[in-house]
Amino acid sequence: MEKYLSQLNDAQLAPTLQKDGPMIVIAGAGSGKTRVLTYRIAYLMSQGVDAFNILSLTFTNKAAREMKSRIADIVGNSEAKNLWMGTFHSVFAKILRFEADRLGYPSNFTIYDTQDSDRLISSIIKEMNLDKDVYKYKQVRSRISSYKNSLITVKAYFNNPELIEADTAARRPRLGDIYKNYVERCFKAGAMDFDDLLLKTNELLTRFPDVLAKYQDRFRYILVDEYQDTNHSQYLIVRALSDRFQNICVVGDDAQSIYAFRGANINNILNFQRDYDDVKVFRLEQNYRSTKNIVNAANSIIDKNQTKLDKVVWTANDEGPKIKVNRLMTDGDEGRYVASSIFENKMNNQLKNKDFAILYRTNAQSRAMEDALRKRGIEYRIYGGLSFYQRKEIKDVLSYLRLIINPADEEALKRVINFPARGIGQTTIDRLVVAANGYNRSIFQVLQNLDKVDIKINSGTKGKLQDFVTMIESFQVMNQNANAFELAEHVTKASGLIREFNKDGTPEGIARMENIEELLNGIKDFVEEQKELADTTGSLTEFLEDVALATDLDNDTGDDDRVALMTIHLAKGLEFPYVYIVGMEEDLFPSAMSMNTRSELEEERRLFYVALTRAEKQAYLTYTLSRYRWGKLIDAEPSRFIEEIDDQYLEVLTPVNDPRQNPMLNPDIFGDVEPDKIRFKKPIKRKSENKPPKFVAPPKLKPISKTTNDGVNLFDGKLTVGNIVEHIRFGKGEVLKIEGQGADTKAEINFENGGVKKLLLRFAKLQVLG
DNA sequence: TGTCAGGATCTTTTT
DNA sequence: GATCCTGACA
Repeated sequence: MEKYLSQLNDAQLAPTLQKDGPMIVIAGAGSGKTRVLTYRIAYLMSQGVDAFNILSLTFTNKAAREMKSRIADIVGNSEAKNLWMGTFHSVFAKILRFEADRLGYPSNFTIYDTQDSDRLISSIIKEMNLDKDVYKYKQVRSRISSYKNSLITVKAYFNNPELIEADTAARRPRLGDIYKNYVERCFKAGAMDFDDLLLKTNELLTRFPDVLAKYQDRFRYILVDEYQDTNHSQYLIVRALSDRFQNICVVGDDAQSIYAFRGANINNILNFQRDYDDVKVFRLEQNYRSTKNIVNAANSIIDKNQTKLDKVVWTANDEGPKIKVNRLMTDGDEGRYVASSIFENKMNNQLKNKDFAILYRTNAQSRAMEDALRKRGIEYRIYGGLSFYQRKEIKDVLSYLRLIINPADEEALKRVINFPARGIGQTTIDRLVVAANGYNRSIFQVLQNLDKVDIKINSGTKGKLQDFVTMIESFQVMNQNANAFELAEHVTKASGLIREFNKDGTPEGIARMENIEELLNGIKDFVEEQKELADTTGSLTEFLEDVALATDLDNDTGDDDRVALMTIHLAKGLEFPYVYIVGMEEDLFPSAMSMNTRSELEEERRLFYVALTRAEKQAYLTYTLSRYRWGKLIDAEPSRFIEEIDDQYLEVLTPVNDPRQNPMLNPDIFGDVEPDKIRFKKPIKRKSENKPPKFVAPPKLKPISKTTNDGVNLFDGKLTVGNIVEHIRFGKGEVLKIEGQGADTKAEINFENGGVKKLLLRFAKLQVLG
């Protein structure tokens, strides 16, 4: 143990050796907090604390696994195996399965993912005959989610006039009823959504003092990583469990709190010292990860936030190169630039693909990056986005498996009852849902008792329904003996799924088949892995739980040499030598939806802080002048966050006056435009004459936004400016008016009937006049 | 009841 | 550009 402890500096050593009592470690980015957590657990064990009595809550299951294996290196595998480690969701899902009967749930309850919740909410809205334009399922889902995360149950909701009033004022007076129906339907389906895993844990701990006492006694030492991202529900669980022994250690960084949108409450970390008596406070402020340039640049950003704890992150590392800022014309150019920059860096510095990460604000941005990397022959891996387990064909297979385990699972049933097509139509399904609600039984129970139930279904359809039930029941019988892999393989064949995806022979169908095969292989691996671990049974239930709570990151072995592509949110906790942060544009980052309040903007700023502090050696920032969004090309402006970085840490690469870099200025296209005449949106502050201007706003070309709904009296055409093509439409009899100063930018409008109109544009405002 | 074309809407971010 | 929904028609 001493050998390991000697690897820590004094600041890290102090919290590591703090054995008892409440404590908080405020850990700056890259300050080695994972190391502290790991060694602290190992230290506890070396001091005689039983692994069974330690609960460690991490942000990803992957982090938990890695930490566990490092602890195993120190204290030995057999000891480390008994540690409880994982995300809030996965740890408490296990506990909930064990205690399910207390809450009236089956122990094999299904975990609904977001898509399942959305579908259920949509159908409830429909069943209640509500206007789906007023009650948008996504908004309803997010309301319900935030209620649950704040522990506002249906009962609490109806006891709270303020909430009802708020929803009524938002013209959604039936929201509470939807909530009530949703909860009832989930319960009846034996299903919990993500928020339930926390909410029901709270219910379990408050309603049953003996259960609380049991787990309090079990988890005598509790550690929580990324505490700044815990929500109220998680907060209460931690408080309840740690109440008896008060051996609670939380680690976090308020500057990296980026999950307010899912209920994370930054006050949990800001107020920790008020929640417990005699809290020991430790600070880790030395950054071991990044260069001085990166650390200082990041500090200069976070300084702009008002809400924060006092903390100064510093580093003894090298100065390092400046952060490179580059402007590109389009998102396509941005991808090509990043790909070729990675290529060059690899060549010049003998680097591997996995030394690079490309980070973005939204998943949709991955596409342009992918295309460019593929063309360059650079191997990459995308994390997040539509995960493997959310693909249609995978969810289809999983739905059959879910139904075998839990036939009450309504969403799984609705998904597969007519896929592959068996002649069971929507009308029939609707009637089944009505009957099930009427009898207060699950749909599957109704199906099993079709002849006893009062339901209008013709005999042909009844036969088809019987066949379906018989098939599922035969799977259930098989499940008693076969292992998960054998069962899954049989199900894909017997259900007709394989036939369905094989039949067209399209590339799409083939890809789906391959995915199904990959899933089957995954199940096979799972079964074999579980055989080796004695502490699990390797059941289908466990596999489905893993799948429901798995993230892409969890499946990453780290062996592949690939460039990592992911959202900044996913990158939290990770580090890469070279980091490209792309799409540094207003309305994208910061997101257009996050600029209404100061706190939202501050969260975006923390997000940028997180992004930048992922980089060890070199960070790149790129932005474009226009990019495709919603399939349309739209104008972009550089993000305010670039401006917020202190100039001295930046190197602006964009050669403003180089026509090759800026086709807007290319004389071949536009004749003899003098680059110097380009106007800037804001006056440029020049520190010295030979320093290039920091940002250049593009000539503003507002797309024509008028769209008519009748769709008849429209001209359809393309507007070309440089290599930007804007698809435009305007009505007959309407005149396209162009306003602008300067007359040296040219544009063309090409009409579909072959006509071409050449225009001169400069800072032009385009308007359609009636 | 199945299928397909056309339309509306969507994009923050995740367990 | 993708996905989900609707309505017309086989």
